[in-house]
Amino acid sequence: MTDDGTAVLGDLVMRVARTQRRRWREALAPWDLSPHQARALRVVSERDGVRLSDLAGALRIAPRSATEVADGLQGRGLVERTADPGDRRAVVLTPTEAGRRVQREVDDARAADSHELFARLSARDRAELARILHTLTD
Amino acid sequence: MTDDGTAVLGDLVMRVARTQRRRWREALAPWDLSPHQARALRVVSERDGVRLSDLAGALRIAPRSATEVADGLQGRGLVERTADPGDRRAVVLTPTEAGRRVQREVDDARAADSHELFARLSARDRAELARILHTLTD
DNA sequence: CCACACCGTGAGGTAACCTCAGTAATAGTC
DNA sequence: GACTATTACTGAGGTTACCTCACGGTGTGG
Repeated sequence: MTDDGTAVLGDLVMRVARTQRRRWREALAPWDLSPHQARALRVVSERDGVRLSDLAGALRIAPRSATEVADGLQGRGLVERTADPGDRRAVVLTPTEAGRRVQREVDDARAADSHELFARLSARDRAELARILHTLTD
Repeated sequence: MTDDGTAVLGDLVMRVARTQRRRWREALAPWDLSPHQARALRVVSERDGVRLSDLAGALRIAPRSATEVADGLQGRGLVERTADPGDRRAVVLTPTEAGRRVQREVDDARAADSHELFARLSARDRAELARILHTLTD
């Protein structure tokens, strides 16, 4: 097992990710949302109406767990449960007006935070980083 | 809020980190260790004897939670609790022979996995990535 | 028209955290 | 040396975010 530095690379990625996650959680505090709920709200807002099972798929969690995330968002008045007109078994999650607003605010906050975090990189390095990470995730 | 691509960058980092975490968890399966336990074992082995409170600090968890991680490793026979000769309040965690062996194996597996993950990058890109991530975490 | 698959959810479980209170031991003050 | 304050671990009990299993209501292919 010769040391080619890939282990260090892995550590670095994890470390940056950890920093990012921590910062995001803090940035989210004003809205009292967990990262997970924010992610769910994002999905609901983006698609403007998602079936619970599709939400589960998008978040890569079990359908049963999507119910709980939906409960949380509904409890905060950010989404509504409505019956799917095409399939009466299904429940469709729709963003409320408040949900849409919060989603926009959170999105802006996240963008601002990312901007701040990556500000110490030159534009050139940011492009390089994006390119390299991209080849890693195709 | 002009789009300078930093939000996408953040997403990319998180995505790579997620992939890595998933792979690591899978790589760890043969030893029936959680990522967290593996991390703790690593700390214990590296420093060859850690006080519980120091372990908590290293893992960034509450002291009480370090007790639980220690329980888990001790239950698997990977570490031992011994009294600190210098401070009889303290408990020192020491790797057992099995613990040392498992630590080495896990470390190798992790290195192999990192190697595999980053193999699709050229040596040049790996160096670039390391450099860029480094400026992000100094 | 009916066996079968699929939708969301109640019940109940697990893992990994947490806080708080208690016990034992050390450290600082007089 | 005696007292108080602080620190080290841990038992008790709570939270969060997952999970599986089972169930009742609903669509669907043969």
